[in-house]
Amino acid sequence: MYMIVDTPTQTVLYTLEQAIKAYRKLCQQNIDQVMDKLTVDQALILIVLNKYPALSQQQIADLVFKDKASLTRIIELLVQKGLLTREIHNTDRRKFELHLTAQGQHTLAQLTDTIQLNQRTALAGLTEEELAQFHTTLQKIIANCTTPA
Amino acid sequence: MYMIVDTPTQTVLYTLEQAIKAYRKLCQQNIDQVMDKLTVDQALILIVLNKYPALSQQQIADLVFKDKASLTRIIELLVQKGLLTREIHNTDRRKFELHLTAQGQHTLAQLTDTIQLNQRTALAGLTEEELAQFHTTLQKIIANCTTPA
DNA sequence: TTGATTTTATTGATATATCAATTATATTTG
DNA sequence: CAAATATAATTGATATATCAATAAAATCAA
Repeated sequence: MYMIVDTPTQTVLYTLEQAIKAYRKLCQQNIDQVMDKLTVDQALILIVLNKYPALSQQQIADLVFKDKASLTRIIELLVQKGLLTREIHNTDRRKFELHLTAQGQHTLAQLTDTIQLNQRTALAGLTEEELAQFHTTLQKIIANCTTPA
Repeated sequence: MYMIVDTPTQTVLYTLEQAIKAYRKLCQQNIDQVMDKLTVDQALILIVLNKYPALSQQQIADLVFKDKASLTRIIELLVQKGLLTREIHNTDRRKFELHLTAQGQHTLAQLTDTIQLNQRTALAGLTEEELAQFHTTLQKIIANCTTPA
């Protein structure tokens, strides 16, 4: 018999998965309302690139917890859509300089309200203390999962 | 200017994403130690099928927050690996009856320790109160994201 | 400066997520 | 019962995740 016990332990991580999926679905639904054919991940990369234009693809990947291979492909799609330009870096020809096009800036502008809406919707009714505690617990879990045991 | 403000709001959902990815990576690493070429999602479906053998694919999908299309493909791989059998349902020929093979049972048995290890590792040092509070907050977020606003 | 190593990014292969369209079977309705 | 509708699962298309292998350029070391 291979009993899988329903400990709070198990429930919590299951609920964590549920929460992130629910949040991602909400985000995509709200993006769909203002923008055609843009994914949550594409929107995220636009936001990050606008905020940190000097980062390399690897640095962006680390920042958003994605693989560098995923970044390559997401950026490719953003370039295809005309939201981003990619040019060889001035001083290091292994890298690329990524810039939002006018259309990219426009897209991002249209998304700012949506981004705020997503966050406010997801966290409605939570106090600052509750959020702080939640954040602390998340950090502990991350530390537990990443310390090279 | 398209200022993206670093509110606690934003940070929390970012950290949530980080936590689930760190946890998934830990799980995969630990599975890799005892089992060759089995993914976290495949292991999850084995666990669920063992526990709830009578569920339809759609019901399993709902239970683990996956799409029914994803379930079809994961099950296909488990059948290919010889861990699962899939036979047409007795009374409803649209459905399938899914059963762990002997090898599937054996695989699951080898994973039970790993599953417990994953959970204990991820949640080490967290008190029951902290976990309960964490769970409550997650449920609020889920409710916020899923209520048809 | 050449040769070894490291860094940055791409590519290929496979797995999963999501949505839409389709197929097959069941159920409901008139 | 026949027609309409609903349900269960598959399939196709596209996006993303992950790992391994590769290519190109930069850096380090002898």
